[in-house]
Amino acid sequence: MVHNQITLFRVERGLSRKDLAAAVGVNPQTIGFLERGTYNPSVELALKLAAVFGVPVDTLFSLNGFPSLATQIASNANRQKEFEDD
Amino acid sequence: MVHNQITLFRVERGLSRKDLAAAVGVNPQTIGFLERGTYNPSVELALKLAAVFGVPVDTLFSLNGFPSLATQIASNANRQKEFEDD
DNA sequence: CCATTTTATTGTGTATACACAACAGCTCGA
DNA sequence: TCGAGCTGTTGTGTATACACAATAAAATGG
Repeated sequence: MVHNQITLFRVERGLSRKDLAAAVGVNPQTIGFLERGTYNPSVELALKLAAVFGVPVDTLFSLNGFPSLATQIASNANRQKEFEDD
Repeated sequence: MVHNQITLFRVERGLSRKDLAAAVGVNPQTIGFLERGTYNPSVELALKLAAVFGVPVDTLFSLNGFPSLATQIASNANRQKEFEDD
């Protein structure tokens, strides 16, 4: 079983399923099936979705599930200083 | 069309297709089809393959193809100092 | 309150990702 | 030289990821 955070990223961007579907070239229902975990998408579709949100595929999809948003954000905050080198 | 570097990572690890297939739970022929680009794998299989090699999915699969190994390694060398913070 | 949008579900059809089997060519070590 | 392992291909079968249509429920905004 593969978990994903599509709904999270889509809602944060203020996109409807129809919007996201258009952005990656699939039907709106397909997005629904993906978000509910009914479909295990192709890596091509996964790459397109990740590209829309500007994140790596591994940020959108995971084999083991994702920790809470709070945990994800907090743990990432510990790496903030690395970005300051850019 | 989705490009991948499966052959590159597999050969570098000294794995046969049979070995890699066993590691991710598919048939050896499936690995062959993936390496030749005949199959567009599921994101679940992509995640398993990436996990075997210890790299992100985006390192193994790409929508736009990969630059030469020389380019990949050289451009990564420019980021070496970021790792020294760990 | 009504109208529009968004979402959920169900159905049908098609393309393809897989499994599995078979075989042929290649490489390499004994 | 032979045999074993790796690879490439071809074929058949099945499950499922998609497209598309229809409908209904829910949410949202006027």
